[in-house]
Amino acid sequence: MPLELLRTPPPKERADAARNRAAVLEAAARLFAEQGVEAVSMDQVAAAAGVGKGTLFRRFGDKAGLAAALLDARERVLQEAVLHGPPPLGPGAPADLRVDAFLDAYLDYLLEHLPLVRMSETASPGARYRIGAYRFWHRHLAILLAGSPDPDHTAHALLAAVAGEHVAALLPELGAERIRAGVKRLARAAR
Amino acid sequence: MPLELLRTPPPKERADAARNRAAVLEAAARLFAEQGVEAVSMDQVAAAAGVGKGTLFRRFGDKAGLAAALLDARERVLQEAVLHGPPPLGPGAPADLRVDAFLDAYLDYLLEHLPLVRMSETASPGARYRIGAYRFWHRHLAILLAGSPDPDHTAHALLAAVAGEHVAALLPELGAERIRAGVKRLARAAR
DNA sequence: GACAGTAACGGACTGCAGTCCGGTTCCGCA
DNA sequence: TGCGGAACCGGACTGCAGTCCGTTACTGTC
Repeated sequence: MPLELLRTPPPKERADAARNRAAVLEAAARLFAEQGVEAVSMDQVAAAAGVGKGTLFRRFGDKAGLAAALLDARERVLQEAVLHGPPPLGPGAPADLRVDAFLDAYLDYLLEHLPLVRMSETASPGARYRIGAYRFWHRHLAILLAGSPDPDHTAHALLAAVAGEHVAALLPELGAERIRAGVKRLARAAR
Repeated sequence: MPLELLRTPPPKERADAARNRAAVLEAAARLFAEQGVEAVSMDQVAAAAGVGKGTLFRRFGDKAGLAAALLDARERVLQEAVLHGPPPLGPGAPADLRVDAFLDAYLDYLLEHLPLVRMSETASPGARYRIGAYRFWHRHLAILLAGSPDPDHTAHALLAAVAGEHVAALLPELGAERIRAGVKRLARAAR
């Protein structure tokens, strides 16, 4: 999905477009909260927003894009904290502590928005890896893992261990805390 | 494809049912090979097999189930080798060598059938974790990892690193050999 | 304020996954 | 060989994602 969809278009957005975008996000948030992400169809969202289906899809691409747009604000908070926030999540702490802090923060975010993240990652094949945010998390981890044998692959592997689909499947079996501990242990071992 | 190698349901199958099952698998294998798994609809499979859509879905559940059925023979060969084959894949070798051998063998299998495995894992949400084969691989790895802090979680994490979706996304970026080396390095580190 | 150009709109349309149920075929048994 | 019932068949049907394109309405210009 094009990154522009996740951000407010910088140049100039037509007034009707802005109105519709806001209406869609509001309606989607409400419907998803009321009925669950899975149970809501794009037709319902369009109808509830008072908008045509074409508008909905042109703006958000697909259901994954709509989910990503709803997560955008929350995700940017995390990205901001990683880039410029206080250590150990932000810069200034040793790399291993920053990795732990990132995985903790990411899991907080994930567990709080699991259905939405899952939708944004799985609605279309390979969606997860095309989202700009994935590239960001990957780059962040790979940089922190510099010095280990293959930081790029290790970063991907750690992100695979916190994929929405994966965590959702493990949650009933292991519980959140075992997942959290396991991922951090893996990160430490891989370094 | 030698259809005789495919699983036959134990509690007696009616002759017409067996005929249709074989026809569907044969048609699906041909169409998937010709046009790619993604590009073939279930209607097409049903039509090519000379069978109604209801029959197709009753027998295989969904597109993921059909893909899994096509992979079944191949998968059972690997399971057999793991259970009763020669070491290091089979019993008799030290656990760490068996883990390496398993990951190598699994990646061979995965890379050879990537589109089909991907379909079987992603067609419906959580499908991967419900397949019997996943439980088998997980159990195998967890047993080999006995002694490490959380073998269950580590086994899940290693399997996440060889998920069809994941490997498909990393393949263009890293290539098969880096993925192979990375996964084995991770397994060694996690132990 | 009117106008032209263009971005955005919206709902009819397509194709697909998956369901349902009236009808058909097969199998065990006498 | 004929019979009864269970298992299976198949295609019409539903609901959804995503597309297309004729229509609408916003914006910058005169």
